[in-house]
Amino acid sequence: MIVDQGSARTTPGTTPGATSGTAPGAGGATGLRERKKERTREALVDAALELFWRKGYDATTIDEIVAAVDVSRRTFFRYFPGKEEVALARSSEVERSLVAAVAARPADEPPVVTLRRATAEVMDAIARDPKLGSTEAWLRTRRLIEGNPTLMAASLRHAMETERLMAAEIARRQGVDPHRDLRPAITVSCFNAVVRVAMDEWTERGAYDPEDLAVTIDAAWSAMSGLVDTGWLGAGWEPDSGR
Amino acid sequence: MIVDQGSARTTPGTTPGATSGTAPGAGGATGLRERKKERTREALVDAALELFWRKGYDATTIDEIVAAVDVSRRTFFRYFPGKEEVALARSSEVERSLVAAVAARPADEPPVVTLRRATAEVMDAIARDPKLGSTEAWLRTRRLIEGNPTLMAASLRHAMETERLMAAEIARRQGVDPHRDLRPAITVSCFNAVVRVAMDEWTERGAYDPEDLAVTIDAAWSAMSGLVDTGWLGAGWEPDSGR
DNA sequence: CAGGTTATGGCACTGAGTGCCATATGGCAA
DNA sequence: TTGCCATATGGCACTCAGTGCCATAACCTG
Repeated sequence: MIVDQGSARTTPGTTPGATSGTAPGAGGATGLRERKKERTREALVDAALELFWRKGYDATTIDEIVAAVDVSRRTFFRYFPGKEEVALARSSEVERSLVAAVAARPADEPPVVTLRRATAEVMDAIARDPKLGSTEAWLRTRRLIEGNPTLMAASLRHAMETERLMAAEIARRQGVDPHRDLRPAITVSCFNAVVRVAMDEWTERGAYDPEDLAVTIDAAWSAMSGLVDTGWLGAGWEPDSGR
Repeated sequence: MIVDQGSARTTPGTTPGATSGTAPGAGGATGLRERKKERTREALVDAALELFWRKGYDATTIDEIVAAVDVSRRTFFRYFPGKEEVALARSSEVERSLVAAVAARPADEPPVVTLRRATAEVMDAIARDPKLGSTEAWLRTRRLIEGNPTLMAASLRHAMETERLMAAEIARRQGVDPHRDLRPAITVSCFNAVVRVAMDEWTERGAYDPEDLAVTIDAAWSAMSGLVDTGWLGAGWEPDSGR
């Protein structure tokens, strides 16, 4: 077992050892053993992403990934249930942050305000917190995911899972039974649908400016509200009235 | 090569030969060779679904599927790109119908009306047209998909693809550039998000009545509009005011 | 019935993912 | 420090999905 004990052999940038970011986050893990595991995990993700970006997802084998980190093939599968998960690791972390951000907002806040603020907070965190990776890394990962059907599918499933959690949280705050009242699920699903549309367009456009993304999302959301206001009818559909 | 030349060995119901349904649809395929291929394909789907329902998706191997139809393993992969696709074959057909239904609606109809009507039409077709399978088969397939992460992921990706097509169609009718104007994508995504929420609840509830599904979808959509009307704020969130 | 086209079958191979057991390593108590 | 237990790792061997390649069978055309 080598796993790069602090030397600079894994990936340029993002030294695995420096887990001491700003937010205490969820990790904590003060055990000695725990930290080692955390480092291995990070090294695997770094190596995998590096290879995916360079050679493409399909062309990269797990053997190559574990070779880069000097870990056995078997060990890889003890850290990740599959090849997809290592590619989506960063994404998953963002999603966890999102759920946490929603839960952390004041409980008396209206649902949609909560969703918008939480989303903005997390996007901000991505741009600042080096632990989540820069906005550039985020964009590259998005492209990687969107360019591969398998990853795209897995990503959508994760998003669905996240939506469930967020809906549950919204339901809890509103004092509503999520199985009998569909409003939390509807609100969250629609909100995320809009965010996804905005993000797709943003990714495609490639203007990787976090500020621009926030603007795009807000614009998309306004467009959506506007559409509903007109009863989703013909009115308001003149070619250049929106966006 | 056996593939059940018209005898009753594949699956009770849905006689493969009778392609003469109501709608001329897309198939047509009058060649002799073509019909044979169509039959093999259908036989594969039938056998696969039968096995999936009985033993579960993961526990079913492709070898078992091809053995049931008496076709070589290699041939299977000439009909379907993978194991997932055969499980989602019926679903895909429904999605194609949906896109077709949207395109077939009068062009001067407001977008959301088009979406609602098209959806209702297709759900109706599922309930009536034996070629698409009964509502019961549809429900069983939904359960199969939702019960398996891999299938769920693939299903969501397909849904996304369908959304793209529908958005493109809506944009075309509205005389709008879908790359510059996000409204078509937003409308379609939100609509489908609501439908998905309603359908999830319907599937979970297990009251497999197509009428009930239509009602659930309408209710969900109304709830959504209602939420927007209140500005998605606290008002209108009293526990029992909706659904 | 001859000729080309196309579908099929039969390998052999790669790569993902898993179960099992032996072994190494970190943590902990005496 | 030493010894012990828990756990992390490595190393098979195996199943199964998916693909490339080529020979052969089925079809269809003239």
